[in-house]
Amino acid sequence: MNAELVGRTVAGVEVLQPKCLNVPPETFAEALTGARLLAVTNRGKWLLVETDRGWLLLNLGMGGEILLTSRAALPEKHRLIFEFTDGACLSVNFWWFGYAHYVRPGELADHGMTAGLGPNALDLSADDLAALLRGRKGRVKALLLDQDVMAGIGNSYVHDILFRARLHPLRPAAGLTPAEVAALASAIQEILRLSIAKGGAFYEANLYGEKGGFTLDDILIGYKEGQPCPACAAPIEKIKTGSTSSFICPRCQVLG
DNA sequence: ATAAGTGTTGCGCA
DNA sequence: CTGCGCAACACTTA
Repeated sequence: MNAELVGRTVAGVEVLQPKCLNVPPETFAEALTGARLLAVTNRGKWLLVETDRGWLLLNLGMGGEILLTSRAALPEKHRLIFEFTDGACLSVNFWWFGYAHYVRPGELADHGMTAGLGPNALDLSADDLAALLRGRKGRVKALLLDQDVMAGIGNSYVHDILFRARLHPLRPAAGLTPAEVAALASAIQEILRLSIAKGGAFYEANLYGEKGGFTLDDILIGYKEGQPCPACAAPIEKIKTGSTSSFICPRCQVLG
């Protein structure tokens, strides 16, 4: 997005799904029409697009696509479209829940959904993670998924992260040994960076519509109920952990 | 054909 | 702090 979008100027905005906005659609469109894109960064799952007219904050929620195409090649389904002055179009679509928020210049700290986000999980060293978990109540999976603790880990990756670290998702975080915290820090890096290196998950696409190369073959135990654990061959189990499911190896990841 | 189940997130509530 | 329900759907299975 930095390579392609920075320097472009928005000529028009079409909002097909106002419910994903934080302001009325007219306000959103008026604020960003004429905006010149300055930089794109991310904080966890949020994309922060800085413009000279304020911020465009995108969160794809439970999946979605951001595509850069010509107007003629736009997909049928989309939530919003930005047309640039050079004729290129940026289509934003969500599969299920997502946000496109506008924040006025200088007011990013007032945006509740991003202001409280923790550091990017990918930036955490083992020492950082230890410091982050020190004194925390709650279970290790809940903390990994809590974007205010650390940002960027979702349910689809957390299964393999915990398996790699040989931790049961319901382990109290406060009880982890230094070695377990170090293993967890390594696992976060390993799993997330593998997917990034392969261009992301197979069910997602990049700016050009190219599918990611991180497939089920790359996943160790997630979504593989009944299949043998790659480490010990015990059948993988699917368990309920609060409102989400978890996949675990019952032999490698023991609760206590 | 139709219906039900499932899930990649985040918020608010009890 | 936890579980639960809910909210913009698409896809698979029954």
